[in-house]
Amino acid sequence: MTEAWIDRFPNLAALPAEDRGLLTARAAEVTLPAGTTIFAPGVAAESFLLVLEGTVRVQQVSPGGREIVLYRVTGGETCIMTTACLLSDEAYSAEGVSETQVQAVAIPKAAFEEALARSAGFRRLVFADYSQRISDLMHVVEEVAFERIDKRLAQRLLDRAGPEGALSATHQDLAAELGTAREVVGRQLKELERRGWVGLARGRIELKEPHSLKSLAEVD
Amino acid sequence: MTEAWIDRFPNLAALPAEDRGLLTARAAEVTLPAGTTIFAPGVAAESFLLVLEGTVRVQQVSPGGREIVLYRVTGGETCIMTTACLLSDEAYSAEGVSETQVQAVAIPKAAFEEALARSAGFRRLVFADYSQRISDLMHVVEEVAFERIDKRLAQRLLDRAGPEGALSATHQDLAAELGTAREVVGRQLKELERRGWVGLARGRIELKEPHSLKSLAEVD
DNA sequence: GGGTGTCTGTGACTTAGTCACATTACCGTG
DNA sequence: CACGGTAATGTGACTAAGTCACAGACACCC
Repeated sequence: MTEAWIDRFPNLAALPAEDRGLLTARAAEVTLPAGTTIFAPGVAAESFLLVLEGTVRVQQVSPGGREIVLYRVTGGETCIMTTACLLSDEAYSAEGVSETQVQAVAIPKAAFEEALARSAGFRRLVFADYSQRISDLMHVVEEVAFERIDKRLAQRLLDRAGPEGALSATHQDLAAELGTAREVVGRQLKELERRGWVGLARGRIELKEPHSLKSLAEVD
Repeated sequence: MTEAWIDRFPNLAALPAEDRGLLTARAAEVTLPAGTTIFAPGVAAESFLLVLEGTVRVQQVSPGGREIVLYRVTGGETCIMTTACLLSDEAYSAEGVSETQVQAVAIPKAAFEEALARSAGFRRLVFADYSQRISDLMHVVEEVAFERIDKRLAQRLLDRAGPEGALSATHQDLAAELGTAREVVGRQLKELERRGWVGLARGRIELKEPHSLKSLAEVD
């Protein structure tokens, strides 16, 4: 087992060699293909998971089949859903899916608890992640409860567009991001197209006037 | 300082005497009157807070003046918002208000971190609380994004009614619970009254047919 | 009993979500 | 390259929820 991964986490790289050894000795590097369901209701996690490369989408699915994205875990972050399962017996209703190929490090429960006991840096890492996720969730609540759908859509388009100013996503994909219905996204996009702010093609959206979208996303 | 409070937390009461001493020696018992703002955006917390008696309402306030209740902290629980402020530098947009008189124990940051390092039981307590709150927040997201307002209102009426089957709350109060507008609550209540399920008076709601409300709250 | 603030009621309107389809683009296979 | 099949998108009619601008109604305190 190489120790290279530990250097990506400033909080961990700075640990005493002994603590670093504890983590690296018992961690297993894993690679997951895109589209893997990493956790889901009813499936208990047995390892602490730390993402190195790629992104994991964490979403909630309603009985009626609608979905909403809660947050994404990217390189350098830990997956607190699995952590939470490890540390208490909360049964979550969210699921995690890899959006890209994901490289991660899995630390078995016993090693995780030991590291938590011995290393202040490791505790900081874990707590910082919990805090980040709580912040993310509160942001979702705020958006869903108080913001208009056109504003939220504009924001997502900007967030998810690549450097060339376009994104590949179906209306259904975007509806699942926002927790709304496909038809609603379709109509909103059509309105944006009518204004000339976006170009629409099957499965692809081109942002033609990013500023206009940005100012829509930022209205009070 | 009496040590009586520590016995309310099974995870803590079972600790070695040394660790118990660490907590009790440096903790301060505080009493807050109802209606106190315990934390708010821009006000950094400087102590870890553990509620003994009473309830703290944690809510989010929108720029437009609308509110939504995220969760409540009751006896035996810790306030993770202050914890999170202590452990990382996340600036939250939520605020906490005591709904009743609240008795709590405040543990200074240094003692908190020491306890976290030394006591597995204390870590369990803190993590269990984080997990509980994440679960609460996900539940709020689910409700706001996917559930009908009549169902959510019925559920709140049942949750907040006293043993005599009534509650004191204005339409505005209930709207702030649910993150909706007063008029919406008013119209929904009117419809429930028309069906004979509730009785309405100024600032007070009597539940006349709790089963009917319950079945409304439980529809799929 | 009059005044004042809070609480509640109401109608007209906009926005969002639902439902039931119709249409269109893409992709492989024959 | 025509043919189907599937996934993606379009559409209209409807219901639900939220907004706005008020108008009353009640409670309480001089």
